[in-house]
Amino acid sequence: GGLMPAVPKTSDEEVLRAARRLVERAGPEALSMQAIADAVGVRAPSLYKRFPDRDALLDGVTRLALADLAARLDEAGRGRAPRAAVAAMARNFRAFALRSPGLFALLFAARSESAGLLAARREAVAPLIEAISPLVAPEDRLSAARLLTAFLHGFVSMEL
Amino acid sequence: GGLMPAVPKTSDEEVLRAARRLVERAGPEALSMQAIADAVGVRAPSLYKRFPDRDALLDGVTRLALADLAARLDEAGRGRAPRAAVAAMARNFRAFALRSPGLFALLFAARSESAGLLAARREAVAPLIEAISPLVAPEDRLSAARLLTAFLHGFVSMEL
DNA sequence: GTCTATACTAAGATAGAC
DNA sequence: GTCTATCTTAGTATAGAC
Repeated sequence: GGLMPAVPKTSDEEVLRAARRLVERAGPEALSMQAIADAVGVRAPSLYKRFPDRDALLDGVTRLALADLAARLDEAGRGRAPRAAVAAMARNFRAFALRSPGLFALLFAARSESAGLLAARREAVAPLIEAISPLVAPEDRLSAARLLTAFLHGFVSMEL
Repeated sequence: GGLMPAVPKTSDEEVLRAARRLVERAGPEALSMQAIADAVGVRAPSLYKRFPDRDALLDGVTRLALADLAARLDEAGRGRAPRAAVAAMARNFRAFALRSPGLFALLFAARSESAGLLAARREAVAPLIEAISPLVAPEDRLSAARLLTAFLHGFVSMEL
């Protein structure tokens, strides 16, 4: 027996992309194993051969979202003077949230996070801290970044 | 038959209070018929004799929360000059959110709302609009109130 | 007004065949 | 690697007895 090759119907990447698309559009609650399975064309139990549980998928999507946001912020700041860089980052942050409200919700949802995720989170905000640095006193950098994030978060939340 | 009086074990008010307490502490998702029933000492199906469905209970809790917030804002503004009134309202808003994070989440959750709820929502914000009025041009009142709310919402969200 | 019993749905997850 | 089959839990909701 065993002559039939085990041909994959999907891939880890495709599963993750499908998961991301679900969260993107309908929020973290919409991420069910069944919905993902339907999207990639397999049965729900098959997903457990690729990811240990639902939380692992949620973590994976969070990582994708953080990397995406970080890239956008970084790009927005590139080659701009500090004030203009901060303004451009704010615009991009807003654009990101409006385009992907579900990812936005995921990033700001209170969840217990692994150390790796926390590091990714810090990395995503690094461009903003860097742009803010020349604008405020060294001891105010962190609170300035927090204040700006808070304002942006609130502003965008009301828009959504 | 039917000589036994149907003695109520609970009341609409107690059920609503229990529902509020659940949302207050653990957010809207924590509002289950079972949890409420446990809290007031009846079986879950009995609740449907008092409220048509879960949504009605969620609406009821929203009403309670709005009335509560409105009273606090109104009281904070009473007898204060405009700027001080706005500052006091901001402090009270923050205190409300920190004390009852679940209610805060419920108030700012995107839910389809009845006309009555929308009116209650407008009424809750009225004190803030009134306090802001002397401070900005008439045509900027609404956007000023929105901006302040957005900022407060974002700021408090980051604190939670 | 409360109860028991039940139907239904959805979801997360595992076992074992192929 | 995917499948079927199954378990478990949890939740909303209804029917009908008392």
